[in-house]
Amino acid sequence: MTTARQPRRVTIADVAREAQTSTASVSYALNDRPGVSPATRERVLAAAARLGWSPTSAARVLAGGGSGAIGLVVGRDPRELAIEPFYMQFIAGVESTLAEREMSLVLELAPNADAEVEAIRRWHRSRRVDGVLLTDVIPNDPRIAVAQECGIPAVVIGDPAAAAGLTALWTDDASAMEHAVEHLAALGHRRITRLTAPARFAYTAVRDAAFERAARARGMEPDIVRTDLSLESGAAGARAVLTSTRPPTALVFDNDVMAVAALTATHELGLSVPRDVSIVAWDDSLLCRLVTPPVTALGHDIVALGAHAARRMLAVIDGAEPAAHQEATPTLQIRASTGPPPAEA
Amino acid sequence: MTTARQPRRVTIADVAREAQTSTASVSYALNDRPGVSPATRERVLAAAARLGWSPTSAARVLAGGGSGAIGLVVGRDPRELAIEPFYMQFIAGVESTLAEREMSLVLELAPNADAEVEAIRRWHRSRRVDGVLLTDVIPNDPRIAVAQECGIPAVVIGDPAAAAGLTALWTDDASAMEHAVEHLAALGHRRITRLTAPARFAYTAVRDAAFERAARARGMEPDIVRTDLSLESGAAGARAVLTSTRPPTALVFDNDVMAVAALTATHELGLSVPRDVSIVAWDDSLLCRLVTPPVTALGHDIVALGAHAARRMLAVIDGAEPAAHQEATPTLQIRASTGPPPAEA
DNA sequence: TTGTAGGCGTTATCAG
DNA sequence: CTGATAACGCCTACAA
Repeated sequence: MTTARQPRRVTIADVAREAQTSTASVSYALNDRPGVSPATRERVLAAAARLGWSPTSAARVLAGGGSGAIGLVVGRDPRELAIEPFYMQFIAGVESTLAEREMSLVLELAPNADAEVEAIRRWHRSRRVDGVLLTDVIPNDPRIAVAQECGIPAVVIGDPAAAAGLTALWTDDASAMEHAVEHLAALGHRRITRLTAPARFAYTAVRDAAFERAARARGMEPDIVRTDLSLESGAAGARAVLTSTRPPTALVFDNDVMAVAALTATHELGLSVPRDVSIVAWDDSLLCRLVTPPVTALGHDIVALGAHAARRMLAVIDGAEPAAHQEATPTLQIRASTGPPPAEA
Repeated sequence: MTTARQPRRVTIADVAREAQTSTASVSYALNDRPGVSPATRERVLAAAARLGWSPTSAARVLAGGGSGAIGLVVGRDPRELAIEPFYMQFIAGVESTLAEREMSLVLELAPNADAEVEAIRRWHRSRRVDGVLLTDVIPNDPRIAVAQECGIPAVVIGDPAAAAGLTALWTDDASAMEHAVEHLAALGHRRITRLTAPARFAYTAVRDAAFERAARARGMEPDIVRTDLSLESGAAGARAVLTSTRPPTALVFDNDVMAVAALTATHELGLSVPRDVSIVAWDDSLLCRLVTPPVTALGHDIVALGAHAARRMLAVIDGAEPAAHQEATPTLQIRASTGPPPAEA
């Protein structure tokens, strides 16, 4: 095989020559800016099309323009990430917005908090991205401090309280939790256990508080068990509480993977869902609909969330003032995994 | 809130001044190249660290270096992508390799083939990426032609026959299919239906041929049904064949989502798995282990595949000769969804 | 071994 | 409105 012929790249100088004008006019014409006569603009556009010119993003960046990319650092273990439906959906949404503007998404996985911060800092210094999306926010998140410190446009997906004044997209998790508890209470449940994400995530505290409030308001004693969101910890948590001396009649999980894993664990204990125990998941995904019985879940449109986040990101890059924007509250998708509790023993 | 102070960026000129030397020496020292005395190198490194310098990738690109990024165009609908476990796993693997070299992954979703090709062309012209990863390859894939035409380093995930001489990573789908059929035949199945990916994907033909060969070799009449890999088409396909006059006793799917969807559809028909019908999935994922009964699947490590692909990509960028590399053959994870067929009616 | 200077492709400034 | 020309930050001959 012969070495691929590498045609010299087309530059605006070539276009200028072809259009019989200067590079400055070409630049103006190509970027739709005033200062060029319609005739020249026409010639330039035609020449550019004829030559198949497209901008070298690196040169643009160097000359002070934007990089045409936004960054997302994901602070999760690769293997864990692979089974987490959230990110793929979120990314898909982000991309759908970005595609409209021919922008790209730069992704980086960081094994730990230091690496996340370092990635942001590096991106900023290297001007690889015009802004960053911050997910899985924790209170006093170092990434937020870094983003502010270096002044890079940022959008936080999470509680505005943790966003320290940056633009934030949040969902009313408290109301959503209230709905879930209300649903179970209405079915007659009196003992509900919540199996949660790690305490370090900002949303965990929000949901905890809402869960406790909702439970107490109905005369129940709230019970909370921490997990790490993994398949295994969901199943283990479910087994532990269900084999205790006074097991709950309903379990509310902080994601879908754990809820579905618990479903299987429950079956293995010889219990039936929802006859012996009801199950509610957070993050409605395909998983919840595929299993038997399908799982009642607090669903919100994560693809839309990603799309909105990207849109806000573009606005911030364009100079929009920071603000908190509320997303739609997750709604309870009631399915067969929730039903009346067993008659009291 | 005050506008974030934007400290002027640190350049190699600053480092040079700080280290009392020239920018050339700084460049050499920073890039680990010969031509600098150990003492100078030391001073430069220290100065760079002190000043918090990091390279502006744009300048590097412009000066002829690489962009430090590789690209992945995904030609799937965003919503569809969100439920497809494959990509997230693959991306996770790619990232794990890239992270070692502080490289990033640029992702772009393309709604159609033209957009895919355009993205590659644009990436090349704008020098945004040093190479591209090509998945979901089809015969005579236009992306492959474009990659060759513009000479951008590329790695094809798929059949070398379709890679037209580019570096390719392939798995022996034919052997894998043989294993699956053998497993079912050994259990006593005589009527197996294969529910496949769209015919346009290159691997569909490979698996079709292997399936037909394996079935005929055992005196069975192969039956093939096309789907679009979606949840719905998997369920619909299963319903259709199972309610036919002479239903198969085993179904072999081209992905996990369909297999699991079929499981539910089967239950809804009042049939039991594996008593009435056995189910085998391709692409073993969490899904297969979470459902009841767990699904027998042809599993391969997609995270590892991604990691290998990235490694090959880096090699190609570094000038490695194109070659085809075989990945591990998917192995059959035998679970409860496969068992002996029902006694002949 | 070191430093100087020119180029990479764009944008922006400032004379004509 | 147009056309030189200077940044932008880095790399790399080439000269000292």
